[in-house]
Amino acid sequence: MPTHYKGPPDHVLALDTFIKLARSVNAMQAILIPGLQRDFGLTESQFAVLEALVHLGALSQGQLCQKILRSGSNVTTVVDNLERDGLVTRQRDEADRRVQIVELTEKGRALVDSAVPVHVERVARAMQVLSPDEQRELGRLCRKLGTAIAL
Amino acid sequence: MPTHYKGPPDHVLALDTFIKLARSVNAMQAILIPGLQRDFGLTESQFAVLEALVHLGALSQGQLCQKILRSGSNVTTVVDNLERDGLVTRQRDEADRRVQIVELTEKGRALVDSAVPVHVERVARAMQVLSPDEQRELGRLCRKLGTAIAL
DNA sequence: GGGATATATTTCGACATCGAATCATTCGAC
DNA sequence: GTCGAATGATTCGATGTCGAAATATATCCC
Repeated sequence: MPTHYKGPPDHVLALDTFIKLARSVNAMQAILIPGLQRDFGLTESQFAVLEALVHLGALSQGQLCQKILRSGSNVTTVVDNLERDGLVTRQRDEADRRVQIVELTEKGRALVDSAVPVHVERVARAMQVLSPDEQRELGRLCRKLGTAIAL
Repeated sequence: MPTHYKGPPDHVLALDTFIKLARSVNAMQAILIPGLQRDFGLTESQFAVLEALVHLGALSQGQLCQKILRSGSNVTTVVDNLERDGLVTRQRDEADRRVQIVELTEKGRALVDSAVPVHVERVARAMQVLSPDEQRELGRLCRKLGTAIAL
């Protein structure tokens, strides 16, 4: 029994479900995040930024905020570290000089290109404990939950 | 389509499912964590420690590590801040003087007792977008995933 | 066109988080 | 009984994370 909480049955069920949900993500990340760090020297946030840049091309920091769901001040910090490590560059947008455009370097692109397949492989291996149908059902329920909350 | 990744269909499905899973937890926490901070001045980790102490009584820091799934050095930091705020006390275990026993103060107990029902209410409200059967199915899938990974 | 307002980013202070190194204490082997 | 290994906690340095305040630039309204 994950939950010790005493209360209405629907509250107990909701809490119990949420705890299992959070733990499953924790367990996945406990494998994935140290893997990125160990094999590629990347934190989760750094990887998220690089991956967004691969898929979408150069982005402003504001657009990166939207993509990785973090605060503006956080994106500044993460991009600082990526820039220091030579994985991205910053360029002032000439059209709007408030904006910083973040772009992958060759080194950054090469690193993320090598990291993505390994990372996806690990995700797939962990997910294999669920059948494809179970994965689809899990995805459906999570999507329903996630999108309904964002109101 | 959450996933842009090109690869074997089972990898795409796994990645897609994992993204939805992680996003749903993110969305929940985006409501719950600022709520704890705003209404009770507690971070997520502080709340987790206090809750463990309510359910299980006084614990050593090592036992707290197990419960909240964080590193030892992190528990030291979180307990430092709880102690500074007068919510817990530390006592050396007389039987094994390496061990620090962490115990709720009256103030700490009162705070967590007031916070838990509000927190659970928020969890239940967010979870309500899923029927009880859907919640049970989500819990089952997450449990299967989470326990299988922890190998 | 100049001043008020809005937006993008940075800075700052606080907390979380980890791993590695360190310290104190206990335990085990001899 | 003592020395070395193991264990619990702390310290340290790096990174992430937030919100609030500051800064720079752009835009809007008159």
